Amino acid sequence: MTNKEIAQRFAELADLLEFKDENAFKVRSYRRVARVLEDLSEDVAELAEKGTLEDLPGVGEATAKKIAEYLETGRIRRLEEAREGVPEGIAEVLGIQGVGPKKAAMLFKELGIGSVDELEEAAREHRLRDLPGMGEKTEQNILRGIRIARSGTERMRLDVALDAAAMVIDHLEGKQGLVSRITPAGSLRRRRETIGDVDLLAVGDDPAAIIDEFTSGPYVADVLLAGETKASVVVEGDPHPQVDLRVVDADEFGSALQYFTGSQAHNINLRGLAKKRGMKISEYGLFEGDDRIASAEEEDIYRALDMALIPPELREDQGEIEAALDGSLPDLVEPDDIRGDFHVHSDWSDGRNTIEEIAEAARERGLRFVAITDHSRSLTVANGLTEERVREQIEQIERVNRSLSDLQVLAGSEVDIRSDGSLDLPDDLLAELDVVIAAIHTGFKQPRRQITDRLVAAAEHPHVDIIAHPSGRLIGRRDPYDLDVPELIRACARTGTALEINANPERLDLTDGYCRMARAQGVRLAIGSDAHGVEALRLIDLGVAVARRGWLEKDDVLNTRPEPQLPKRQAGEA
DNA sequence: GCCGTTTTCGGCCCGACTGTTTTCAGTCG
Repeated sequence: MTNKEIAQRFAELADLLEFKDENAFKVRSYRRVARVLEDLSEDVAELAEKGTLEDLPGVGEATAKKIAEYLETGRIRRLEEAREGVPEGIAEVLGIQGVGPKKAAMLFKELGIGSVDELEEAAREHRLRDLPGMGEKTEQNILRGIRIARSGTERMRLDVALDAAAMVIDHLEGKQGLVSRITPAGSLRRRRETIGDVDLLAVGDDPAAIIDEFTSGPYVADVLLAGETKASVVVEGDPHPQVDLRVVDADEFGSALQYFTGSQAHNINLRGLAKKRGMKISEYGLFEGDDRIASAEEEDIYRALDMALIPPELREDQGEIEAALDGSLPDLVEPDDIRGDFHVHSDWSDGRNTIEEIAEAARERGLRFVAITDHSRSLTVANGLTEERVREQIEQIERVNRSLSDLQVLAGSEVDIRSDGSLDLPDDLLAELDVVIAAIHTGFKQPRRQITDRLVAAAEHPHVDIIAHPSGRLIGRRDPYDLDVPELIRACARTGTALEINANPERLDLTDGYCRMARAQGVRLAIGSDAHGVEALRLIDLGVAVARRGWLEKDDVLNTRPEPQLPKRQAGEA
């Protein structure tokens, strides 16, 4: 958790200095450090110990010193100085749409406003409109910003965003000749684990007609704005996804897509690179002087900068531009590479389908193997299997396999790791199974040392092939366990245990950053749909998206083999 | 505060929109 703690300190420092109108580039520099630390998949304390902090992008001598200071003393003096004379609620105020550092500073100086409550009161009493540069509209906008902030504009899950996008795209593509191209952009295209709003980009001869059709579709719950080339609607659903559509000219599609895909940090880096070469990038193209030298296709932009097209999932300013420049971008795993699913529940525990139905659905999806991994006995709420029932299930799976030629059903278990670190089924039975995935379902609140030991013990167990949903988080509902993930990754590297990428959109666990860390240590990843019904088998693509965001190649992902080649079992057989 | 195949000093992405202005500052993505 230290990485995040320090990231928060630097983000706060950036806010404070911005509020105090210090050098904007210094502010940006702190903000970059915060983001780098936030996304960092290595333990910052370890880097400090090794003396390699300054190897991190955006971290120089001054920042490294501040990080070391925090690690030693739990404080950063510069931050404490910056807090002086600033009201505590200022971060909240800065979070209101339409209020930036300049306005916040003036509001505090002129009216003593240091919290959102005070801001709201002042706006209601029309005390803002008399300030320089502010008027009635500004007052209304600020009140609206406060309403939006209070309504908790929660981000939506990836699957919800994908469904909303598909619905709109289907509708517009269904109208003959209306759109010649339409595609998701933004964080959805980058496949972030949660999405703020869905961005779509379209090309067509009649932009007004596209906007018109878009804003009058059957899915529309509310139209937020509708201009000539841009519109925003709220779509039916829970939560209500917001969908933004922009229509651009065909010859600017590539540069527009590049721009609207982001991330902002990626674009800043890329534009800086172009600038150094005497070029300029905007959403209208890549320019050299007044000459537009690339714009129609995204690939043209990257090629003109001497690099390969960077896959959207990598565009987070995590070294992808540097990798593209020296030709070392990973050859990312793709959905079509997937040959098997390591994590499926049947009606023997809490799943909805029979083993036969799962086998049939997996075959239809073109898989070569599917693992039935029902819960074990102590998970009674999920009708966990006793030893006896596991043995019966193994026999049943053998019978099913005899009737199949092009698909292998694996007898498995999602065995519970008990609170003392022991497993919920006896070793001799685990040895009989084709695949054992181990997971924690109780004792989430245990202290860091205990929960880490539990998972490390499972990784060290000779019959455990995969650790399932390693962090235990449920997006938007439950924080991850207080687990030392790097230590678990080291244990997996040592023992040849794979880590799961659980593709359930509420989990997406292991997370992308840790996938990258696991890969660096030679740990293999196993994607599991965790399907409790055959319709959920398709969600494995979300696991592939996480893998791609984690820079994983085909070889890093066990699902890409036509046979389930589990490292531990391979070592045992050799 | 960071950073360097034009720089160890002098830069640091780019454009649109809004609301307030009468030429532009602030905010946003």
